[in-house]
Amino acid sequence: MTTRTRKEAARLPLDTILEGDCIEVMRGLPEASVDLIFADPPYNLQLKGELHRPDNSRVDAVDDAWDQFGSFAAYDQFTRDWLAVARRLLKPNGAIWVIGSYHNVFRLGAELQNQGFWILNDVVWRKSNPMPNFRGKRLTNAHETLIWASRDEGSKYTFNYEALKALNEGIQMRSDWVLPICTGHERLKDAKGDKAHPTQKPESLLHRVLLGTTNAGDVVLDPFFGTGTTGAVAKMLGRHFIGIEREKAYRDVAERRLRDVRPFDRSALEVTSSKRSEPRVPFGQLVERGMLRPGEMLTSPSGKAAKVRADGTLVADGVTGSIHQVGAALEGAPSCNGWTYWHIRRDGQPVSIDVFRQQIRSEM
Amino acid sequence: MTTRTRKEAARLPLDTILEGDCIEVMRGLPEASVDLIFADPPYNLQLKGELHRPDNSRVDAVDDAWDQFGSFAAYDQFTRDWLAVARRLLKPNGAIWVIGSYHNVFRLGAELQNQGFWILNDVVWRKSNPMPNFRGKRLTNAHETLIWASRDEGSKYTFNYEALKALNEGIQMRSDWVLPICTGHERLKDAKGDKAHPTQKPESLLHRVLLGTTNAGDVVLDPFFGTGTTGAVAKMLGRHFIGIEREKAYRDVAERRLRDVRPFDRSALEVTSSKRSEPRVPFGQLVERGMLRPGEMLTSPSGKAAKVRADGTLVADGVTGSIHQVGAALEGAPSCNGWTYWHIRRDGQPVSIDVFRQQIRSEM
DNA sequence: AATCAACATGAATCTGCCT
DNA sequence: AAGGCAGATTCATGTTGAT
Repeated sequence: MTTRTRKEAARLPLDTILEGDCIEVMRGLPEASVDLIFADPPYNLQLKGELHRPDNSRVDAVDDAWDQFGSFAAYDQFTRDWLAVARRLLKPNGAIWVIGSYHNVFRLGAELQNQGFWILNDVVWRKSNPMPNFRGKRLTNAHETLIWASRDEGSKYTFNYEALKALNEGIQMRSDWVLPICTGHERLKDAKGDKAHPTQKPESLLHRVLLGTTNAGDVVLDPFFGTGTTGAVAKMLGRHFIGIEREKAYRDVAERRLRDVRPFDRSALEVTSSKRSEPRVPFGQLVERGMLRPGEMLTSPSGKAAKVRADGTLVADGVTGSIHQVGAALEGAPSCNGWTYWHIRRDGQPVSIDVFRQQIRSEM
Repeated sequence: MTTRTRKEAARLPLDTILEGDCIEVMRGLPEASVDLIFADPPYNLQLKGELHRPDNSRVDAVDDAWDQFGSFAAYDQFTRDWLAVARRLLKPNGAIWVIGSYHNVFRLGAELQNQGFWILNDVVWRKSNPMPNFRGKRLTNAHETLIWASRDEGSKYTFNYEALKALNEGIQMRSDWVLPICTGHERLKDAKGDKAHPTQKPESLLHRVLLGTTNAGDVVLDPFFGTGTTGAVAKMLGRHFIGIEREKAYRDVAERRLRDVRPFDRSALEVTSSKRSEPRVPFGQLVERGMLRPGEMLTSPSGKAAKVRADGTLVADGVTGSIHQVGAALEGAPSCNGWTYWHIRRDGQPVSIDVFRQQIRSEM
């Protein structure tokens, strides 16, 4: 974190719910200050009149199409506007998640691309307990679609690959997530006992999103905060949130909800990390430290051999270079991880040279 | 079927493959004469360099000229053009299916809506055996999206509700379909033994589409015919097809394929709903769903203890890993079934975590 | 003949750091 | 900014070949 970023973050209203129209509120926030945006924009408000109007099937087909386009145009304008101001708030390496159904997600996705966001995945939330299609006229609408995109094509987005893999019992996480809809105790009720918000998202969905694509301490903005699922899970996971919500009733419910959220222990938030984040050890250190002697022979599982030289390079069959280069040359491969490729005999057994690297790392 | 429709159908080149650019060919066909269109247009993938698997083998990418577009604007223009001429061919009660990935499907869906098509469902093809994400930089791209839309909002589209319900073992068909990708004997090869087409779709997918949304005798048009999966399944199911394909090599393969297809042999074959007896439940789901809280302690019958982390791993005595790995390490055993080994206190009593797994399975 | 191990491959926007 | 280089990274399924 640079000083400038820290200063900007200090001006951010962290861990609070802001009141008002999200476009106006976002205009007042400092640019390039947010790590992640999670947005569940409305899609029924603009289109409602068109989607659910009574059966006037006598309407001329051309007019009918024009009507739809007219309402889509309004929705597109709304999408363009809030996405543009949201994008301004993202750090260069920031990312966004949006969620929608077939009513609006195609327009959302197209506009993300138009504005220069770079789609990383589309994710299907497969509902384990959806509402059936009562009239039997279509397929059960059993999923919603999320889009994960970085601010720019080249952004170095956050992706906790190993954590998500651990969450999936050691198998790479896929783009289809099976999770139940929000019901039972988790579903917030209003004073009358009715559901407080029509589209409350399950915390499990946000858990996966935030664990996978943010780090502890990151700032997460939700411009359509509703009853605050994003904020609740962010708080549990040790992330900062900023919520924006227009409706007082939703804000009130969210405030109460967030007061009761307890963050998880710090130690529970440490997550399985990638090898990539471990410090680099030059192969030459193994020679310098006397773990390997110049002149010793390394062997590969495929039966190749190479001699260690005093400067930490290898030589074999006229090829000279790093452990990786010589391995790749001998295998005729585009690349090779020399650490796992090369072995040396110790006590009669071939030992991976990676063992020595681990030893050095443990002493660092 | 009215007399007029029959006459038009008579002028249609039924059950043949037409040569040429699909937009020009479609302009020459009679309007309002087709019951269903199935379209698998180019996805406009934007691949940078080569990709290798961890074993250094090269991934055979889709780098064909027909998939290259200069910009989103160029792709949108192409989409507008072919959709408009395709729409003209549809009967008033006709419908269309399009398939795509996140690269193009948002633009496809938005343009469908712009032209007045009425989206009935978006359907997720969840691949049971997708290609993994080899570099671990994103989620496994494990699905593609289909959009099913009628020509107009008021169209009386065909939907064989009971047939699909029967296909799904008596339960209403959902909007997510688990089907394997096209491999093995079904995958067509060229003279050299390489795949004849880079993106051949599985027959099971078309089986479900045509069985569910056409009637026997209907006319199905595929403007991007490729190696003719749509035609093959249409012929099997007693539907008429019209294919349009620009590339001679694909047309030749499709012609040969279609000659060998026998109608009706196959309708009972659909093996795709191979439900696993006991679906796998990752331990992480218990955490995501709030059944266990990160930071809580698990205990074993032998008195060992471990702490739950947010990514579904455990930590105990410096050991970190899955419920199985940590259990095995603490017992000094080669393996351990963590599901029966670990317990948690609930209402003063130790409860096996397997109880929560059963609960999740009962909801699946 | 049967079993098992080894190998092949699929619509993929697939690295990061230092110089 | 571009080039060089270390070194991290895979799941399900079907086919082929060896025992």
